[in-house]
Amino acid sequence: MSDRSLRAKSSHPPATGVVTLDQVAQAAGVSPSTVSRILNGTATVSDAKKAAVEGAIRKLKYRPNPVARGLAGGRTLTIGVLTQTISSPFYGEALHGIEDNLEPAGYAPIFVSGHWEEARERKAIETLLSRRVDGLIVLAGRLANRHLLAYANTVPLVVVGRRVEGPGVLSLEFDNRTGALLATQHLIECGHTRIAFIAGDTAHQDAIDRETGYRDALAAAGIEFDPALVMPGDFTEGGGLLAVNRLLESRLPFTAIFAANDQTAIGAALGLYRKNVRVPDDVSLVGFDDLAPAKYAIPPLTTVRQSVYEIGCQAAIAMLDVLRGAPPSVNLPSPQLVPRESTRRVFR
Amino acid sequence: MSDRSLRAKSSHPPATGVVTLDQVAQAAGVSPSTVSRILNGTATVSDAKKAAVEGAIRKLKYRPNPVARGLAGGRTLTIGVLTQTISSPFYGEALHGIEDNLEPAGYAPIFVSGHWEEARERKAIETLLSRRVDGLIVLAGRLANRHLLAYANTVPLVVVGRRVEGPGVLSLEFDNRTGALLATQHLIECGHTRIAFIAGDTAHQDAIDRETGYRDALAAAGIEFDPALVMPGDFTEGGGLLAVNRLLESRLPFTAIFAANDQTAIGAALGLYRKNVRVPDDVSLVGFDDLAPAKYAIPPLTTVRQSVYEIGCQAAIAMLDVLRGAPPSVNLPSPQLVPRESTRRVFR
DNA sequence: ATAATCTTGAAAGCGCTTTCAAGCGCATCG
DNA sequence: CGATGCGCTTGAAAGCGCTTTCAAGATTAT
Repeated sequence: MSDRSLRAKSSHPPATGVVTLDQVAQAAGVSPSTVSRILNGTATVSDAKKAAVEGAIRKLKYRPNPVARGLAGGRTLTIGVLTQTISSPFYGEALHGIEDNLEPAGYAPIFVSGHWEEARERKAIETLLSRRVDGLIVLAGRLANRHLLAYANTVPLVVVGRRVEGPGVLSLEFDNRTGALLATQHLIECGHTRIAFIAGDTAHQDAIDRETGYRDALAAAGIEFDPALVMPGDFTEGGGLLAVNRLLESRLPFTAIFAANDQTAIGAALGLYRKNVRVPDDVSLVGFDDLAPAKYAIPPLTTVRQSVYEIGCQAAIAMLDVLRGAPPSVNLPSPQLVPRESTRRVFR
Repeated sequence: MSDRSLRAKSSHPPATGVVTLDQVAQAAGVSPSTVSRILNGTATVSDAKKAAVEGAIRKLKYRPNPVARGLAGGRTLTIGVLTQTISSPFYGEALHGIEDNLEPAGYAPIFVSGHWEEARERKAIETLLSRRVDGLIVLAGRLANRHLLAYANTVPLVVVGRRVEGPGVLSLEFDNRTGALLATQHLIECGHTRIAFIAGDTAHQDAIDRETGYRDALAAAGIEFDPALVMPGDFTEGGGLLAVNRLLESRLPFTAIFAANDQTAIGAALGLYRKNVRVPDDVSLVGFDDLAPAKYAIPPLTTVRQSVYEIGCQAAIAMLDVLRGAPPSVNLPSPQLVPRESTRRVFR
């Protein structure tokens, strides 16, 4: 780190891009304004100058400085993304989708985590806003809708995984009910009638919707809903493990389990394994989300896929549309059953 | 999105912070320079003015605009992080650690993915640099050292998971050899002598070091190294699955497998399960990394833990040290064996 | 009283966008 | 046919919010 100091000196060559818009203008024999106009397509410029400028840009390898742009124009080419737990596989996929779509458009995402705490989410958004992000993508969270709406007044907002309605907000929801319906139907088609459900954290609408799908499927098949077969869970493996233990201890008969998400299902699988209950021989098991580990679970987990990656893509695309002033086109994939080896037809 | 347009108008109230440094200065009855000095601790200021300014800041809820700071001072309070696959659980943890430590210091990370392609890594770093990040954290990758060193000339650089030596670079390495040694020793202590190894992608130094640890442990125990027991892999579940199939087909006797990482081990576990080979009854299995899924694998996977989260923390802390001009203190946790249920003593 | 040291404000940018108005070519009109 | 006007391209200049010289005034030391 020794020679770092000498960098601060020598006012001219900026640390990085070195080349500035002014230099491009000079090289092309036009005014800075013209270069800016070409860069932004803000006004028509004669073909001759346009060519000259573009040539100069290429020759000098000029790259506009987003920081300066941000200050001057108010646009930073930065999208703030509020995620809850950056390391969770679930959010990871969404972030991946967001990044993949923002990057080619010249936007960079900046991520902050809210950790499912309203206060931290608020603070995180403030940080993002103070950095003058051009748009905000919020992945779920606990922040009250009215706050979200207030932010939407300041900056385009795309909310993922929650329903928020209002001017300036676009929300992309997962179709949790349908997904859960699919999962439960699959079990029913396999001949199961005693189907347990391990719920998610009921503080999340997702959890509630998934339970609704489960109940709707039962109802549609004329299977009586047994509240004793519904175990609380919290969307984690530990929760799944616990729930399955309780289920087993209850001695209630059941031949299948639908878990509110893959993590829960994986925890449940471990619980069953510990008690020597075989999947799928003794009990069929279905998860939800189709996260990476599901595919290599033992046995590979039947689950419902609603590509989180894809949703991330859609969120980014919608954001770009909005920023471009175009009507956002949202095209959510519908949930699909992914049959694997954790479910099978009943024989009894 | 209808009423978005009206925002662009009304030049005065900036979209966000609203309050500017000038306003604070005015409210406190001092010059902007003074406020700036207090904010940055750039010079001594009389207590009276300091108090006045701090009061004004609180009253007005002033939050400095990082964009403007970036332009004027060259500091953006932003750290660029080059990761390879943002959605991978491995990197996810590191990012989490980075974020957790940067945030309280007022820095925000901005992430880009290199996808293990030199060209994309280069482009990603250029993007980061053009955004005038104050520092760069690079997580592994394929970018040649000399390029990395060149970047280190421009901006403080912390490299994680690779050895890069030179001025302005700090590299944090995993102790892969020791970790692998631990894993293999554990197997040997359990009485195994026919221990297969499923390698990682040998384009990564990590993979090579882990194999070295494996061989060193065998040698130390006086067990002859059998190259036929080493199967190529690629750090993915699919690779582990394939490798185990080949191993089984080879009909070579073995009673344990050490996989180059958890993902490989989990793939291997599935392969064994498919062939009705029981873990740990027939074959003991050890992974490496102790990623979240290892704990809930069936059976829970014995593995080597070298907290990636912790490494992320260390990288961020080191970066902050460097930025602060302090000598970076790196304090890497040493790898530890995490015994779980996928290994057991041999009985034969 | 004079020099040396501090505190403080004025002013000049950082690199870019965006009015504002000038300059130009052309069509229209008396 | 020359004057009037319109629309278009273009450059000058004023910031965006902040940092940082520079130098002047206020203090303290000698």
